[in-house]
Amino acid sequence: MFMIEADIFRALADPTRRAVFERLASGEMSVSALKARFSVSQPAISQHLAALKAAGLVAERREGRFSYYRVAPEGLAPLVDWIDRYRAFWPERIDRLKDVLKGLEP
Amino acid sequence: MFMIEADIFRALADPTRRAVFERLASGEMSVSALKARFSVSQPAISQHLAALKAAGLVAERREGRFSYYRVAPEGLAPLVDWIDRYRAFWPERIDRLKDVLKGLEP
DNA sequence: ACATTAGATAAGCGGATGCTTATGCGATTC
DNA sequence: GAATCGCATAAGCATCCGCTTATCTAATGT
Repeated sequence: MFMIEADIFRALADPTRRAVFERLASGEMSVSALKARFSVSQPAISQHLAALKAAGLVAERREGRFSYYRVAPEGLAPLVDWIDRYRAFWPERIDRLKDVLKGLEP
Repeated sequence: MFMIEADIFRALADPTRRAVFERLASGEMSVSALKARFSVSQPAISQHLAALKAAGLVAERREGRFSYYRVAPEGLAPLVDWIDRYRAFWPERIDRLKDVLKGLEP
């Protein structure tokens, strides 16, 4: 199960697709609701969603003829893991992140 | 200087280029030394390095006719920032990372 | 001075990719 | 049950991308 991060990097490399993901972060959304936010066709949206879903970055929920998509944040875990492998290289950076995290439980 | 993460995502999306970056993480390397590790031509390596450099992920040091490349880990900061924007969505995940970080100072 | 070596750049090619329009399919609505 | 709606899929197309070979520059070696 190596190279899972490959699909994630590829999925997030496209600006529109990344924007779709970011949009979903603000809340679950139907395809048509998403389409209204972007200047691409509905099939384009569906294709981006399929790519994000295949990468494990979004999840789908069908309700009648509607499909609601939401971010699957755990799909970003391999990305975090990948970056984590290089944390030894930028100590001051990880310190800043550490501070942020520790702020969650003062 | 918006959309910096765009270049980073794109740079890391290609498997070979990501492998080059990972290889450099093990230490500074000349182009020819890198080339010996991969089954692509020298121009391909140079092109990957140029892309990584443009994304701020590697740095170059010229010495005579040699060019030594090394990872520029601070170049990953925008990526960390980007992911950080979504940490609220996967609390159990951030907890795990938090544990890792706290393990650094037990 | 000439040849060689390290690396970057140019040009071109084939395959991948993101978009479009057209169509198919199931669920609603009338 | 016919029309419509929401969405997915198919097919085609233009562009992008990563690769190659060829060439160029600069530095070193003989």
